[in-house]
Amino acid sequence: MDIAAATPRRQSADERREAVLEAAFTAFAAGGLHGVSTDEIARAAGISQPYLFRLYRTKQELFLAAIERGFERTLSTLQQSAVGRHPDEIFQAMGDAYQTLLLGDRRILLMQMQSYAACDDHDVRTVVRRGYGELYTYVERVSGKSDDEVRLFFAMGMLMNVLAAMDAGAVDEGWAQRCLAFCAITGEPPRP
Amino acid sequence: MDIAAATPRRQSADERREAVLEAAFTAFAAGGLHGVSTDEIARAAGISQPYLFRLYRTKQELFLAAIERGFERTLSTLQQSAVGRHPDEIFQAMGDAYQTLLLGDRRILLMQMQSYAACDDHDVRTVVRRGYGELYTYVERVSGKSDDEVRLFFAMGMLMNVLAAMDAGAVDEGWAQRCLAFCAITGEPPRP
DNA sequence: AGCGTTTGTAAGTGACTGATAACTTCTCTG
DNA sequence: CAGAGAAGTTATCAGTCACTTACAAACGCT
Repeated sequence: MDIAAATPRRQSADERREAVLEAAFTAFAAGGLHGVSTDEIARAAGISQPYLFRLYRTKQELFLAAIERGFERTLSTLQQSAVGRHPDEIFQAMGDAYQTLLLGDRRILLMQMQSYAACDDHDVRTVVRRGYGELYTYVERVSGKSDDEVRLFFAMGMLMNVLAAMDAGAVDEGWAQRCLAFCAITGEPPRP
Repeated sequence: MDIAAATPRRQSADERREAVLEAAFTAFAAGGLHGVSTDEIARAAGISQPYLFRLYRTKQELFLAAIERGFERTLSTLQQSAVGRHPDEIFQAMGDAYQTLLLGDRRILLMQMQSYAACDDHDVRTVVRRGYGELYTYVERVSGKSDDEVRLFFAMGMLMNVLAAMDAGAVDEGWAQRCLAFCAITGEPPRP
């Protein structure tokens, strides 16, 4: 293996696609579909703007891929937190894992918000429904909890999203502290 | 009173401002700050696009006003549902009222989603924090419920927002029906 | 009637946008 | 090594955007 091979001048289209998707995920999470230009995304991914359009046919297509990426990350986090757990612990473990995820990567919840906000678009709505449905049925199946409890789990998740979006942990008022008291979202992730 | 006075050729700036804000509320709810042009908003409000910029200095300023309008509408709905109620009923009444509001005017929840999604911007975050704080402290005060119960109230509200955004009522799958079972969001508003 | 204030618009500007066409350069294989 | 196919770019375009300038028309008041 020579030096040139260690830093190849050219990457495969799949590698570039992944780089573009990752850059798009960051950008779209902050600005939404219309708040970011394809030029910014391409630059962040280290390619020219026109080449982005060979990897993704349209900006919308890339946005949809970013939404799916967000759901995948969330689902995969829940799955990892559940492996090897006793059924009674799974629910708590998934909750903690989701909280840790939100604290570790703000893009996750911001991308979720962008997804929901863009639900006026038909294609977005389709992807969001599928992604949310997968999350929901997974939690139902693996937790074995009642309908009420699963619903509560997701309700708390949505509340955490909103509070994290407005960075409620940085709000020095009583209501914010009381609302956040149920989790350690103000500071460190939970210790098991 | 003559005919001309019934349809005056000119309106006061305040009347126009209100018309613009209402049009902006509809437009921003669907498309977000960057998903709608000032020209579309001005047209919908029945004025020329340049005149919009005399009524609101920037597009962002108009967007912030629309966010506040959303919180005002929600707060006022909760307030109206609480008047004359026995303390024990208030919580239920507010929940029903919020649900009815969501079903009656999709813009409310879409605008909320746009607000949260735009929280990457400092000014937006400031307005959102204040608006949410007012809602939260109002519910705390008037309901007299425990921290846990108030938190649960808002968590359920956020879940309803998300489900309404993706129009989960139209999803013909088990998970959606189970998640929606707790409320009549699939159909008519609740009957007391 | 006269005049200052307010309401309103037509025209325009420079910057930016998503997307395309045409072209070059690298790399792998027979 | 030839050349086909993949990776990647430069140049460009037609349209859109937020926002400004300059001007016109209606109104209210004395």
